Amino acid sequence: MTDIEILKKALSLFNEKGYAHVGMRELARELNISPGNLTYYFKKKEDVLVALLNQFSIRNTQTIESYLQLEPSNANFLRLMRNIFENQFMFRGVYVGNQFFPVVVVEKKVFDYQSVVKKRKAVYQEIFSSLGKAGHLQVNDKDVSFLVSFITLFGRFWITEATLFNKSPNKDEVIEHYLSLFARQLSLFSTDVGKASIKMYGIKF
Amino acid sequence: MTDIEILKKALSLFNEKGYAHVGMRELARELNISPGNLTYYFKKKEDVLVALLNQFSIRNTQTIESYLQLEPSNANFLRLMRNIFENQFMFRGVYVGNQFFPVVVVEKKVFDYQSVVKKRKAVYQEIFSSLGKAGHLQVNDKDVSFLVSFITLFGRFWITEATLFNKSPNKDEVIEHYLSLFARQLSLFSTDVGKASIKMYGIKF
DNA sequence: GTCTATACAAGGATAGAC
DNA sequence: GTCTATCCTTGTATAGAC
Repeated sequence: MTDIEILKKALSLFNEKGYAHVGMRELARELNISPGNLTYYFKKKEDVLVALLNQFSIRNTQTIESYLQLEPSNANFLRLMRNIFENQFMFRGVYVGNQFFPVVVVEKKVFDYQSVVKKRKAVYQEIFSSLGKAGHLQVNDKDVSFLVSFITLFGRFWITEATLFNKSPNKDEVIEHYLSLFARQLSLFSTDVGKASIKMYGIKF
Repeated sequence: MTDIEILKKALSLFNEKGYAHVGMRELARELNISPGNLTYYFKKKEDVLVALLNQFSIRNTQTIESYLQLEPSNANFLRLMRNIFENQFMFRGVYVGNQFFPVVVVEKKVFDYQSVVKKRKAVYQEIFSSLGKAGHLQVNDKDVSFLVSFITLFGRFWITEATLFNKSPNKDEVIEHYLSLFARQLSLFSTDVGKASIKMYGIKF
């Protein structure tokens, strides 16, 4: 038995039933090991959660960094958002409805949610500014700050809304839906070049 | 002991510590009654939640209905949103992070979340259309649909974001912050009359 | 009708044998 | 590294006093 196998099975169960509705005994049973053995790998259920959150966070960081290598354009930016949305969908079981993890985890300093949010906000601010300089967006400082606030909330909770409304949402459908909402918001601040770039990416809204 | 007293104390504790972190024994202790006596009034913890959700839903319905008596204007609409935001803040303990309540409760048909959302969406659609007819917004059908999607997600999760980021947010501060974000979004679709109305309401963004 | 005491089940967590 | 046994907390149900 390895940590990886356990996390894989755990994420699968969390996605299916929700974090709160999967017990350590059930997880152990699904892995054909004893509950005691499971706690040899992960002392607490919360440790499983934190490990998955770290996987998720690493994926997102990589996704963003590979975007930053590209030319800033609305099309590339929408590609980035789609990749991030796919990550979120993949980890929805640990992402949705865990109102407690930032609290618990922050207190124990395992996963500092507030500082993660601050870093992400700084990155998005840079991204929107660059899109402005590249002539894809027409934005002043206040617009950028607004777009950052928008993407922070929207990008954090679209999957929660989708899961609230439909326990087992269809991946491509929901991503298409929320990405098109995002594209429309982006178009409100886009130049003609930026609008053409959105059109080129090929999303309907 | 009355239901009202119990719900009041329960909401206070939920707001302070979060629904999941308040036990029935703790609630009983705070009320100076025995745990068994508490279950005389509310058989299950979930029943407490549903009762509070109903209180919350009734308040929101009343708030919206009193808005619908007024002249449609951006200023009145922002007033409505502030009132709704205040309701949400008041009930944040049952509202934030209960990813499960729509599922559990829908299955038992006590509180049909999906149909509540559908009704609210229809109401918002009507409100935005009226603001268009009143000359405060410049919107076509797609814009209205977009604004409805926006307000559904934004209006549902701003308080969750605020609570995630700060366990005990300052009421006036967070409401001001999120209302100003909303006002900015509204202004993107506003006519000059509509912009003047937002300005008259006196929110900075 | 109102309340207390108590028991039970489920789940997280731990100790220690092998 | 894996297991069994056990503890503790918490939601829940019930018997019965007044």
